[in-house]
Amino acid sequence: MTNSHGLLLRLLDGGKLPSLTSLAPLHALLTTSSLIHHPILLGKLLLAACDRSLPYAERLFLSSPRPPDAFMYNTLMRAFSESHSPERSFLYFNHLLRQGPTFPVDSFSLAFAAKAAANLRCLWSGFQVHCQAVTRGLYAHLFVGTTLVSMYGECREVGLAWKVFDEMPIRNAVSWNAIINGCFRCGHIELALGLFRDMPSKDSTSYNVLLAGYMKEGDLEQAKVVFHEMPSKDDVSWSTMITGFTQNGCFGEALGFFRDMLLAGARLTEESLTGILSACADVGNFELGRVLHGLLEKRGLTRITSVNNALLDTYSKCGDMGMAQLVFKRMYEMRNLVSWSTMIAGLSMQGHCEEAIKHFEEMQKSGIYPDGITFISVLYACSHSGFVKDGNRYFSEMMDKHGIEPAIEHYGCMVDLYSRAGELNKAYDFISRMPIPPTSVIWRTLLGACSFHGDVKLAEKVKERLSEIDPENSGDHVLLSNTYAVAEKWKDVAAVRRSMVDQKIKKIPGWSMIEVDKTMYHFVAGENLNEIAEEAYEKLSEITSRLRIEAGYVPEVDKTVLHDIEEEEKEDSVMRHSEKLAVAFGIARLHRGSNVRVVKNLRICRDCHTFMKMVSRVYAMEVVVRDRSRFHTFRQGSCSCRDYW
DNA sequence: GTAGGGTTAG
Repeated sequence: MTNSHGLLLRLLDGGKLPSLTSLAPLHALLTTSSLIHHPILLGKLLLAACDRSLPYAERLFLSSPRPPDAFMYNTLMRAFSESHSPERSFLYFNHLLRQGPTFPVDSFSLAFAAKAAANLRCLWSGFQVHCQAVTRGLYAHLFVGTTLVSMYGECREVGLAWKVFDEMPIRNAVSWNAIINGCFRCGHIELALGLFRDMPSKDSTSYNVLLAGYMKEGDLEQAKVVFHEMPSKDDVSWSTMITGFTQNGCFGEALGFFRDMLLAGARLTEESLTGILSACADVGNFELGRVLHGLLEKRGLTRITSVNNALLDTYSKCGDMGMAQLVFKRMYEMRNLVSWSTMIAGLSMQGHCEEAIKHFEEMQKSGIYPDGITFISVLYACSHSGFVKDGNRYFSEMMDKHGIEPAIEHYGCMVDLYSRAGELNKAYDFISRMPIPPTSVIWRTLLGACSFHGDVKLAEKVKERLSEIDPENSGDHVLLSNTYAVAEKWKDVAAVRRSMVDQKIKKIPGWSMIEVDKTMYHFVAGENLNEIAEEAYEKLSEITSRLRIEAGYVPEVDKTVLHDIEEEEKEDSVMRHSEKLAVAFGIARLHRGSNVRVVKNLRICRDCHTFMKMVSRVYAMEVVVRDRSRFHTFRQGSCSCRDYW
């Protein structure tokens, strides 16, 4: 090999080329010097291009100065199998097969094609690869076999995974890990545990597979035991724990493990960061989210799509759409379907429904097609802004244009769409015609609307359905009782309350949370007094007086409160709502100029909504309340939901 | 000159 070859190979092999900008001159140099015809240099150039820009790599492949060899096919297939469009691997796999029987289809091609099928979760493509492996006599190849086991596991075909594994003449720890993981994914826990016990040699991945298996099962205790007892922990062990706790809704434990990870000197990876950010999004922990944002900027993790997406979601679930927009803007061409869907969901929850739909249209123009999850947000946007016609159109388009089978959540959105618009009978008909059995959530949505509109007759009918499916749910009794209250049928209200007492069904207590100086304060209506609650009550009464004078505030007596107590007491009951206490506490303790952010477990009530609007005007501050269903941003006397919620 | 298994976002 000549000197210039050696130099160029070293350049290409270095892997230190920071970007495409330094690859293009190299490409130009190879072309002008005709060295581009050298198969190894060309192959290396393609490999380097795959790591930087897949479109560039694909153009290079298609305009290749010499017919692509097996190496080039394999390189491109590998890159696509791990990309956002693994199906393109098959485009080139099929090219490869059409080259004729003498053209080499080797173990690499088969492994990459199997990997693409695994990532697509496409069993039929997987079968094709499996057949090719048999035809080409590479069925017994260790790497091909292992990838096939893993592919069948991903496709939830544990029987086939086992068949391949069982017939492998040689196995190693990697193949054992693949079959154990497949068993866990398919819910064969005992089998997985037995295999783990019996496997001849375990490496750290084996333990990580076990950790993830326990986490998926929700067996957090066993996961912790394994974690503490495993011989050595790596980055994946830590991120498995963090995301495991997050996915099981245990924010505190996730945060604890995240801290321990940093203290133990383990590397901060995109996976652990994504996991902990997602935990912040779940609980609405804005301050920690901001700290993590700072951390990821400092560590240069801003170029990773999943991290940015988790950050987007954190800002949007903490009510800071401004920051979410900023992050989204910076993402440019990194944006994928999840980024767009997160923005659409965030905007919908904030009540910026037109904006959400604009994003939806823009996403499609940029060549990204929606999936079922995107449509949940789009339908949500329509229902929360009263766009019944648009909602109907998108629902049809989802099925006809995009071929997406509606899931229960989509039916839920449609019921919500009709219900909010007051078309209760339409909603009932829609439920009756659903091709899948309606769940309690579906009926509850309609019952909520009945209560809002005081439709007693329909409410009784719906409650009957609910009693069949989910008789213990306290919320349903409350909703029925509220319906009677709105219709002023006090005897029926009392009867429902009595039956709740008889059946020992308790109301879910409402709570609200607010963060002040890095501490989360928790308020529950009517809970025993402590110092914090006293401080909140004191401030609340001061705020209420000011609102009465400056804004003409009169507590709107909640019709849902029992009718037989005195008017004054009813007022008192409304004045104890946890979100008011949290906001009052925030005003008392937060620095001037900061906004108040509250997270509540139930839906905000009408009186609290009016109260917050007035606070935002009289105190000239922004108040953000994230309730069970959406965000309310109160600014200068009005709310982002435009009173439609 | 390329590989296989484990953790990540809506």
